[in-house]
Amino acid sequence: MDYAGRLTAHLPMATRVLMLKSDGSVLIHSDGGSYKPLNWMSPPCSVKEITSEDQVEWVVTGKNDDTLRILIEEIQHDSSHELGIDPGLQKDGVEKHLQELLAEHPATLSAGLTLVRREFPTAIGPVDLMCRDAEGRSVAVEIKRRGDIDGVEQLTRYLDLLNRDPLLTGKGEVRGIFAAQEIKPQARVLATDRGITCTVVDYDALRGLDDPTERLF
Amino acid sequence: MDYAGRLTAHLPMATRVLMLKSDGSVLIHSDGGSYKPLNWMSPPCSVKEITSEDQVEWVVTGKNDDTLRILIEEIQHDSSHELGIDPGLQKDGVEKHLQELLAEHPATLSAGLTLVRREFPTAIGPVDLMCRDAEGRSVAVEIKRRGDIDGVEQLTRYLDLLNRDPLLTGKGEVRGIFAAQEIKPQARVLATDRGITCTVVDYDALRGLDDPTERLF
DNA sequence: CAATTAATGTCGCGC
DNA sequence: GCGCGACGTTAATTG
Repeated sequence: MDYAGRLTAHLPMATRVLMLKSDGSVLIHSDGGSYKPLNWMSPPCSVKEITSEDQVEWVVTGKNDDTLRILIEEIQHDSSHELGIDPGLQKDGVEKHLQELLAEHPATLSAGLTLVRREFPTAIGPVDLMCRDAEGRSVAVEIKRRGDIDGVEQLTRYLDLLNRDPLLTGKGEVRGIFAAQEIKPQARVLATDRGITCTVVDYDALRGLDDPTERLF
Repeated sequence: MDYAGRLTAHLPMATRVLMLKSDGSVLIHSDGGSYKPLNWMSPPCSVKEITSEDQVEWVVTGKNDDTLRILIEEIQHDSSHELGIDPGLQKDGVEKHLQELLAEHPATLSAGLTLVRREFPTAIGPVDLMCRDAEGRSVAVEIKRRGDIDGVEQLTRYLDLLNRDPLLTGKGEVRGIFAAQEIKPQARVLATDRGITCTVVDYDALRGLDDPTERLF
């Protein structure tokens, strides 16, 4: 196989699995690795088959002059199937859902915390949750599935900006809470250094706070 | 199919392609989309088959209690093949290669520029290229395939550090060059604001500077 | 349509 | 083995 597009790549002749989808896209899998093929062509693209004496060649052309040439010396097995339209995947549990759950139960982050609004708008982007604590101080919450340094930097930028707003700082400086299902040690150190509270969120426990009869799974 | 791990996901019953690799990993593909399966389990993992009256169930267990349950109502086709060890993919044209080419031809970045060394070590990581200009000033080059804000931040951190080293600043402040095949507008604004020069690199032209007889493709 | 951001990212290198 | 950054990232969301 030879690929030319964003990069140039070559695969020596070997036994592999070729998958050809109905949109013309092609996947070349080896027996291992992960779900990522060794090489591929994404749709939209078209496949042209060139048959010569003792071999078959596929020339796959994608957008932007991407080309994939596959030489087939031997076919161990060939099978074709009609799959029909796929109903699609239902996902649950990413950052958005975590945000919804925490918006419903802000007190799990810190006792006495109440929600002011979700996606609180600022000039440099929305703050995930804007809350108020028992003393009336504003609290900005940044939610991540995985808490690493980038998230702390992001929250810090928000806090810098928010603390210039007299409407928010009336009862004292705006506090920050960094909430994630997992917080990396480096992120925790940086956050602590900046006076930001780190909270590890237990997703299953949060879901348990909702009415179980409303859950699909 | 039901998946429970980092997130929870469900796939309704439909006709799909299941691929089972020798390391136990499982891929569930629909007839379209891209190379990414609808769902999967990455190695290391193990598959257990449970056969009942009128259906087959696969229970795939991965690391961290990830589980994938697949109910199979009907098998339209089943085929197994030994692929053997794969020779692997040969790549060409990513950042590493771009760095090699620019290291050979630093003057294409800025007239009179000469290379001091590649991967110049600092306490916070290596600078892609450390150069010197015609006036003897040090020039730090950060190379990206796609230039966005992160890259400018990275180069800024390097420059802050390098400018504290008297050995480098003897002939004046260390300059920065941000080189990429494509530079995002935001990145260009930020770089300019910080006195960093932006250079769009023409990969094909750079390759042309090398002896064509040395090229494999 | 371009730009921004999350991802069950995956992959590879260096410490 | 962990941490960090690139990736033909891909994919979803938003302006």
